[in-house]
Amino acid sequence: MKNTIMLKKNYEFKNLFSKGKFYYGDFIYMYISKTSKNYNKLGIAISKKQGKAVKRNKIKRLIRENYKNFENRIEKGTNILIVINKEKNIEEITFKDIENNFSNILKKANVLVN
RNA sequence: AGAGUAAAUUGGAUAGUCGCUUGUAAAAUCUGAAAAGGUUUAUAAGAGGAAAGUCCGGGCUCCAUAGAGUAAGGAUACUUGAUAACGUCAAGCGAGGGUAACCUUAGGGAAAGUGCAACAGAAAAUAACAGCCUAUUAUCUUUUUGAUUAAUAGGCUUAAGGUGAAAAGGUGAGGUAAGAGCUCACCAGCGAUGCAGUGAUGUAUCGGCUGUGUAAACCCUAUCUGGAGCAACACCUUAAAGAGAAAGUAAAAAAGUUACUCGCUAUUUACUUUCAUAGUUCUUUUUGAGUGGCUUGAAAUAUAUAGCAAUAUAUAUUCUAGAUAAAUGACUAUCCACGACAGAACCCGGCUUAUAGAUUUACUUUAAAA
RNA sequence: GUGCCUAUAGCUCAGCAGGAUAGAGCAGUCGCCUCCUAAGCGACCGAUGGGGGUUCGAGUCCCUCUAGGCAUA
Repeated sequence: MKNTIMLKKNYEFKNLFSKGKFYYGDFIYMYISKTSKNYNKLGIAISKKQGKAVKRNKIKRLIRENYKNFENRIEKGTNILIVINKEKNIEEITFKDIENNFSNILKKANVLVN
């Protein structure tokens, strides 16, 4: 298992927001785009208004943990940007909610490999 | 047992599987000339009492200054002490609150000066208006005494003016033509002297008899104060863009200056424009990438000594996060009080704000019993 | 992360060396005008971000919290 590669630069985020395809679940929104590169990238965005630092950190951890489980099954060269639904209360989100959302969205997007 | 006050400690635990960050080690392996780096394995460590707010103080770095000071601006303000420093802390003083344990307190100066005090009220501070008393004159009544009103002269000022947050020390008694600290008693305030205390201050005696409030209004006095901040700053690399200089190649013509104008000749210098404004070297600026800064420190723990305490000194032991879209999570099982507020970002000392509960120590008060 | 600024009716703004019962425009409600609506005229409604302090008195002065916004590689 390699480490997860994160999206870092501001322009990468902007590219995904403008050019990526948009999918939505109950708790998570996703922007997905494909590149010709050998590896996948992950980005997470939570606004400051949704909670203080502890809560936001916890959501990031949950998402990263989920991503690890799915990473092998995702096609190479996809960039994923995850945004949290602003209307939901952060404290109510659990690990399993995110897991369900993840699998549903990835199936819709046809990114999974058998 | 109830109610309460102060101080301190703690801030879920255990086991298993998978996973994250950093350090160390070297068995293996890959890249490389090497240095070094990557992968894997083993092992050690891995968020807080507030990490938060950014309200103060310092270290550190750069800029400015030969060095020091003054002014302006800003901050602080009872006393003594602690500290690297502070607007912090400790012990006290004064004032206020509480039955009490105890708590709160930006608390210098208003007789250095200026300003302000709306509305109401005669007046918001030398005073005036209004008023009280005495004498004389005039008028009325009357035998006179006397009474009333008006004018003039003199005495008086909180007694009457009931408005205001505040009315010129307060309450009571005496005193007077009328009044007034004019006098007396008690209370409050001011000053001087003695005593106690390092001091703030307390207390006793005496004195004169007070001169409103506001300085978190300007101001005065005393003390402190250069500015910016780790996205500071340093190093390195080369990718992009810009500027300048030098040397060299090539070409062209014009203008200006040497008092002024015109013409000619010669010399020198500088500037501008154009042509292919192309390439080379050097310097420099901005942007981008990377590394350092980065954790051994006014450090922590224990003991002893000094001190009421804050704190200081000595000895011994320990090394205890260092990330960079940012490391502590997920699942399973057991237990209980069923887990509050909340996530390091250069580092320390405080303050302020948020916080489920649990534990310990000292003390006050109420009720009952002995 | 660091350094700063702002907060007044539903919206946009006034207001200050402390004296207020806090004002203006648009919006809203009611009435008049009109056959009806708009426009016009008249009246009404409605606010100092929260909590302390100084002061006789605070929108204004001081402290603290909250919520917005700006600059900076």
